Amino acid sequence: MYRGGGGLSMDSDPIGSFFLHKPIVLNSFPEDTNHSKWKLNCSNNNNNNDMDITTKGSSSPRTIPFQVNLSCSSDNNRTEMNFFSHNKDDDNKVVPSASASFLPDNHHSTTPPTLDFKLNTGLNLLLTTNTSSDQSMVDDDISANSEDRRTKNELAVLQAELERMKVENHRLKDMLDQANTDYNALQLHLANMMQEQKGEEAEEQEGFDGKLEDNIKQGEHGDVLVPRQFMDLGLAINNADTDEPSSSSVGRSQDRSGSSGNNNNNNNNNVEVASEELGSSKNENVSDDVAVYDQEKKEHGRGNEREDSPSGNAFAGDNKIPRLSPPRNVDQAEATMRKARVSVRARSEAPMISDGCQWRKYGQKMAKGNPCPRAYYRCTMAAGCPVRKQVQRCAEDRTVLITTYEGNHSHPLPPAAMAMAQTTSSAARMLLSGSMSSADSIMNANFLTRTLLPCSSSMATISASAPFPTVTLDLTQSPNPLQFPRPQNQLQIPFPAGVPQNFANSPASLMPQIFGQALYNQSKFSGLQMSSSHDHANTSSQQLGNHTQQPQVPPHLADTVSAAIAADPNFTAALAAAITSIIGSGGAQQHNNNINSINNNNGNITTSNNNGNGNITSTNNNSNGKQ
DNA sequence: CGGATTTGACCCGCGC
DNA sequence: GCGCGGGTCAAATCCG
Repeated sequence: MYRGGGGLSMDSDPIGSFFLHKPIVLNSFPEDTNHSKWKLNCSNNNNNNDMDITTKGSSSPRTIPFQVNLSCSSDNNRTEMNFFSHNKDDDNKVVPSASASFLPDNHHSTTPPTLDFKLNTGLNLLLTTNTSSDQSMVDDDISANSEDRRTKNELAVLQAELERMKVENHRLKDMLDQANTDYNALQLHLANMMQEQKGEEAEEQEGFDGKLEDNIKQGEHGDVLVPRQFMDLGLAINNADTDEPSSSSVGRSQDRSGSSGNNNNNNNNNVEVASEELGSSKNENVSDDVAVYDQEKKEHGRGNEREDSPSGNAFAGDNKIPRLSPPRNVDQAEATMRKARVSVRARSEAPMISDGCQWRKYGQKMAKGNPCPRAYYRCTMAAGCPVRKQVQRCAEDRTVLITTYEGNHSHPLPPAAMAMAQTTSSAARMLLSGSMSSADSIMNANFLTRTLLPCSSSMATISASAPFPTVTLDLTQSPNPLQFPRPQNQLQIPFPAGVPQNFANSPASLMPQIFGQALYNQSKFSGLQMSSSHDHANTSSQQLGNHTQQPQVPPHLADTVSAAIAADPNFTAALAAAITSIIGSGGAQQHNNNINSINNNNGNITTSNNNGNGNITSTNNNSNGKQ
């Protein structure tokens, strides 16, 4: 029992019991079992250091060491404590068996109950009742001790606050996780519903293919016939615009799985099976990823040879949807657009960056100009997902891992994968939808009004030498931008680190115009070089790996682009998440050193280095629409 | 034993 | 037509 305190003070133990050291007048005596609660009043009329509790009318205060259940409830300014039984053998000690009610008079009453537990009993024991009379009876040591105690309690206050913040943070995280879970579930549910609906409508309109085809060409039924994609990688810009021939993205591999016996994951990919049943050239608006793969298949000319044995039950499943004839006027430029790729350059010692998706390696080859082999991966998170990626180390800097994504996920993505997928999706759309439109003038005007914004450290490089349009998100950071030579045929544009999260539904949908504008403007800049040469030998591996020595775009264009991109918070949020996910991967610790803070308050990503992170390189093939 | 990986073969487009 | 390079397949192999 603590006896040295001058003012009201208490000793507490971890379980929350404490001893009061001031006289307290009880409204009822402990023996009065009819009262479940005692109302205790502080009275400082006692000069001894023992805590005294007296009943009203009692002239003999009695020292009461008692324990208090500190998990007391706090109702407004009223704090109640449950007293534990202490020692019944001592005549001098009252053994309260009921709770005591304290009526705090002021000050710390607003402290949350959880804080009351440690710091505020409602009695203002520490500070508010430390009267001069109390101080007069204590010596300096005791005062110092009290001061120290006060400091400790203040520290405890802060700790309690911190604890409360942690709890709140945890609660918010839980809420966020729950929201993500619900979101994914809803997406899945929506996809199922839409597929069912589409199946029904397809049956109803089975005899009106021709009419439907025309409608599809006009984009009137795109929302009905096109299965929802949860992550588009640049190829689902507009359903009306993606009236492209499409067949099974996995048809080539999975429809053959019956014979191969190795790939047996095409059970629920009925859409693709159905598409092949009607011929690869009769598929339309199935999904953009399917279209991508179909296009790829056509480009490689392998589908006709190897898809000669489609399963005979193309329409057996309940999700089987009769394929519709595609428009025959799909030009090669559009085909090129479907081949759009998004490459991510990141420093990582790990063989592959963790992007949240599940991948299966299906091939590895040595690419020309790079001693490091290129690995080919296929997304295995869902049967039939056509997304593929290539992983290869940069020839110049082995620590740089180049991951190139292609295709669209045909399935909901976990939150961990959402970041990268959204980033690549947005980047791909940014590249693919680069056609000049009426929005350019608007965007241009907006850009020019913001050209004074600070130039971002990031870079955008546009090239005309790639067989496929490729956007590279360069997340590596080089102290010297010219450390690695850049091809002369690439245009480098300072670019903010960020990618629109949802191009279709956000101002970031204008990003394609941004890139287009960049392409357009580059012709206006003297000293800029836009090579139209198509060096097929200079393939993606080199393009993705050598983003150096590119002519610099004048700062005003750079800032223009920067400002436009930074205008969309989703853009930066997406890339921030992507960067975070990459950093979270095994060998990307270096990014932690380079990216100190990601500030999304105003749509900008703040990095610690002005040279470098978040380069966005775009390689666009303008001359070859057939690859 | 099933899934993932490896790796040689194959196909295709393109350039010469 | 041939060679080159990219991309993919699929049997063999590895691995948990």
